[in-house]
Amino acid sequence: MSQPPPLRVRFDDPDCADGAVQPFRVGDKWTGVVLRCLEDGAARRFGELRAALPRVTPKVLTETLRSMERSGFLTRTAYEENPPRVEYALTALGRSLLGPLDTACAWARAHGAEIGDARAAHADDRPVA
Amino acid sequence: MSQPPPLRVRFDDPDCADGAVQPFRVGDKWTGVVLRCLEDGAARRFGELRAALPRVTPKVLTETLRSMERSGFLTRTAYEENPPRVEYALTALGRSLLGPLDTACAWARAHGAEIGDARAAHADDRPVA
DNA sequence: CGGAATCCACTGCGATACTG
DNA sequence: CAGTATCGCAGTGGATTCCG
Repeated sequence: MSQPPPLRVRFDDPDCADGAVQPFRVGDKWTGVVLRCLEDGAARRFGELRAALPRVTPKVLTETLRSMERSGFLTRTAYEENPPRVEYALTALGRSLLGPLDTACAWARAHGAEIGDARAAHADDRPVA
Repeated sequence: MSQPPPLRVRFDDPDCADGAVQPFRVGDKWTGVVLRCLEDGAARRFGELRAALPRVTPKVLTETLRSMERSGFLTRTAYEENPPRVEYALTALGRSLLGPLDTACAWARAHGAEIGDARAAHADDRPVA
């Protein structure tokens, strides 16, 4: 496991109705991994992303990419050729997410075992009362 | 809006089957806000948390607290009195989450408007093809 | 006071199959 | 190649009601 685990991070604000901010949510299940696939700044084709993420079905990958595009995290460029070619690349906004993502991944790597232990310890808790 | 928006952050690893790591997931909808309520290290009673989080129903608050307890983020202390009293307080592990949470919140505050703009701009996109 | 029990709606997301 | 169309389930989390 030399690769850092492909950790997922979500940023959402479910609570904005209390404040004045717009509902705000970023990060579906595969957003983080897609971000990592594109982190070097190079454009990648749909098929390359599929190959890199074999466990993501094309439907879900498309949904993820479209959602990230709508939020301004990446650009989608379709070349009108045959066979078709579509390329995805991070925007500056998308790249700005890599920092927080790394922070979260570092935390998870540092404390993941501890959490696992805690959960294991509580596994044989009888409902106390 | 002097208060920072109570941002939610999730850390999950949906992709662990690829690697050698245990499935790992942290952060349901209200975990972040509960963490913030307890960030000063003081213990708080169930009712205090309820009052601070009026939009969370008691059922969901209980679920959140139990889940955080199982993961080792906080301790639950029940005093056998009448009327009953139960106090929740962060553990060191729970406190260690505050850093990444702050990082994420800072990012969200810095770029939230940008995301909103991008989404608004894409709102009147006709499905291109 | 601090929950538990029950019911239910939504939607994320996976499987499968088909297409310009 | 780069998707779309359909289906369906399981998990989240909200509303409501009741309990020791």
